[in-house]
Amino acid sequence: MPELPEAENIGRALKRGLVGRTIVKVEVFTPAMRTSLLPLLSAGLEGRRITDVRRRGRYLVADLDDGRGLLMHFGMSGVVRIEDARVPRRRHEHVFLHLADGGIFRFECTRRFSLFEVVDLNSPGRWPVQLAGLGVEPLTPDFTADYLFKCSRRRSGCVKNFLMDNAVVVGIGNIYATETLFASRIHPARPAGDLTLPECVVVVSEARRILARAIELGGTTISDFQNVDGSEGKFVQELQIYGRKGRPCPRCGAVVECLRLGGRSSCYCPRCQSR
DNA sequence: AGAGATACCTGGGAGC
DNA sequence: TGCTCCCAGGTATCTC
Repeated sequence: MPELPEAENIGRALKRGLVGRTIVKVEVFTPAMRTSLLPLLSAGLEGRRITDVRRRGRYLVADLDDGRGLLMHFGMSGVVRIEDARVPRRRHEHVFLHLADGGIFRFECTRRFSLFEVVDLNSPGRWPVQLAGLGVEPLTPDFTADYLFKCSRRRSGCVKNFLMDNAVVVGIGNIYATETLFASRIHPARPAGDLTLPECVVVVSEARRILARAIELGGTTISDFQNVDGSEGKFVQELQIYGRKGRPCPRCGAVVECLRLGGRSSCYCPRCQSR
């Protein structure tokens, strides 16, 4: 389930594997995922060279040499691979971009929540309009305690959903929001507007530490996620609280509880995460 | 405006 | 064994 660390790892691998290569043929096997895939067929991608791969939140953009880009989002089960043409198509592979030297860039998504489309970028380095409205990147200096504190004022919704709000800060999904709040000793159901500035200092610092460590370990694999080389994310071994309902808290030994917030399960320690 | 609910989708697991 | 139901989850869209 790609959140920021997973998207970052995929992006780095695609940058190594795709930049400089030229698309020679496009195949689409499924009409639509989140949006229709059919425009890829008539977009004139043949002959276009990939000049860069960039990440913004959970999105990746592969820049093309004509001012357009391929916008990708992995939903919760998106996987990309660059493989030899002899490997047979897997059941949920929806798009093949054949490359000039014989490889194929393949886009797979079991649950079809992914996005893969051609977008206009106008000038190099710009982000497509589809990404306007995204909040700050959590690993840049823009993500400060002051910023988080200001954004959270007069917000009555719970702090966990607030951290997962992409208009505030991008790339933090259920796993990393859960882990960040455990590390910060903050109860996930607390109203965001109740956070103090010192608590925001802790949240920012823990979110950064956890995301950076997860990137280092190749992300978190729960069920579907794999990196471009097929490897699994090893941060799963360092998860402290996510998915540990009914087991002892690794910090104090109390039984981990789980509640539903915004329709998502949220594990927390009832003893060391204060309300 | 913000927040909650719902739909989208498939596979895996639980329960009967 | 086979059926039904629920759950996982990012995002868009709807409603209140």
